[in-house]
Amino acid sequence: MNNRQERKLLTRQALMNSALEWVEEGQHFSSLSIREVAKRAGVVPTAFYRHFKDLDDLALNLVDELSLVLRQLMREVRQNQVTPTNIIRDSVTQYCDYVSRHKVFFQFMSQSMTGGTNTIRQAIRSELQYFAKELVSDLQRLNLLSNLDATMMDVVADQTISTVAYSTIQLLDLADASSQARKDFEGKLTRQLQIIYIGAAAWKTS
Amino acid sequence: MNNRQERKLLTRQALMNSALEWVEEGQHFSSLSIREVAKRAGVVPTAFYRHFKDLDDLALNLVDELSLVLRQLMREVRQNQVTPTNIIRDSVTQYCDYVSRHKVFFQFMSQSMTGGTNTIRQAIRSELQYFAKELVSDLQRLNLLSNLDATMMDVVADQTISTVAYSTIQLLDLADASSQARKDFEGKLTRQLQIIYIGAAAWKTS
DNA sequence: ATTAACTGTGAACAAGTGTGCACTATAGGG
DNA sequence: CCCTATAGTGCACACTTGTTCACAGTTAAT
Repeated sequence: MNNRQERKLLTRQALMNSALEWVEEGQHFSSLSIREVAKRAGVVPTAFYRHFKDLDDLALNLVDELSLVLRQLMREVRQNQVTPTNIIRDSVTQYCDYVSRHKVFFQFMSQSMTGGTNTIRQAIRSELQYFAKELVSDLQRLNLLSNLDATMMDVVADQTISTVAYSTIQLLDLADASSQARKDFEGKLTRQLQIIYIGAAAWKTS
Repeated sequence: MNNRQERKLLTRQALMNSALEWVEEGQHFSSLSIREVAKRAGVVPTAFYRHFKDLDDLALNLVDELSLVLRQLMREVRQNQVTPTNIIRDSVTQYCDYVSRHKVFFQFMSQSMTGGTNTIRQAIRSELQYFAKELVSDLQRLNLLSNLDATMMDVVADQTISTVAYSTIQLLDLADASSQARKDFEGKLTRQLQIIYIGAAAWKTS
């Protein structure tokens, strides 16, 4: 047989995938049971304990995996960005594509952001804060919004995340709708972000 | 004894309150059971069916109650608003106070907005859309943002709701924190809304 | 080759779950 | 005063749930 650790990682992944599957079917993570997740992974309930302490533990590991997905998203969007012309519209398009391609991750994230345990909410929030920090450094790199001081930059970054996060909730309920609705959605989000950056550029610290 | 219908309404309210209690304790609505909610209401499990078809039905009725709470919030904020000076800052303060006073309602709403059934998400979304519409008519009444056309007004209203909704999630995890954190939070939200309206005022339809 | 470590098994338990059914008590109309 | 509609009861059933325990098979180190 294969390496032992590999085998272990395999059923571990099977367990985590089964949990995501549950969410993908429209169920809430908090209504998932150990027995159910074990059954879906094709393993006996007690085997679950060889990998996770409880379902909260599994959820935290899902957040870690999610973190990788988000980082890959950032990398992708940054790579395809050559010129700052239409940077917002292009980023929005790429973001929406990425969400549709990794729908279940964003479902899990938006679910757990408001409905998870304290620990999980904390974990996701710190993930989004990391995202915001990266956004600030991007803005500085591109010499944008140099009229703002540090705290105001954080405010704008947080606002960007907030707009995108809220929109994502709508997008997730729309992902298999007509492409016209998708286009309208992208247009709306683009304009909202543009408003933010117009407003931020006109900001005078007073 | 009292009127019969009154008695019925009483246990009905007890059931709904028990569900909110569950949410207030940090649990997710989807992990609530009929037996549990009946026990908390001091009633036998089967009595539940005299009032609701299932828990989804109860949740929908909670959303209806929620709608009243939101309408009262609007009324309150509008009444205390005499002059448009500092209108944003004042509204934010009042909003935050109102959320703390009705914490569990907003917990339930933010939970169910991302984690409820399709039907429930729909119900909450239409509730928020009503909110956005009211906001638009307020802006028109005050002759603000007259440079924007109808669809752009909707975009700005949606963005306002989105910023407030996302902030509420943070506020709910903060409500029993030091008043300094609360003040910082209110400052942040105020500035974010100001950015939106500065940006919207500078918008040129092109 | 032997042994120790470890992943997964299967049975078992007590507790919790949704829901059907026959019932009791009583409020309110006739 | 009687009678019916009905809010709430109590019991029953077949499941599902978390978690424990002793066990089996396999891998990796000795």
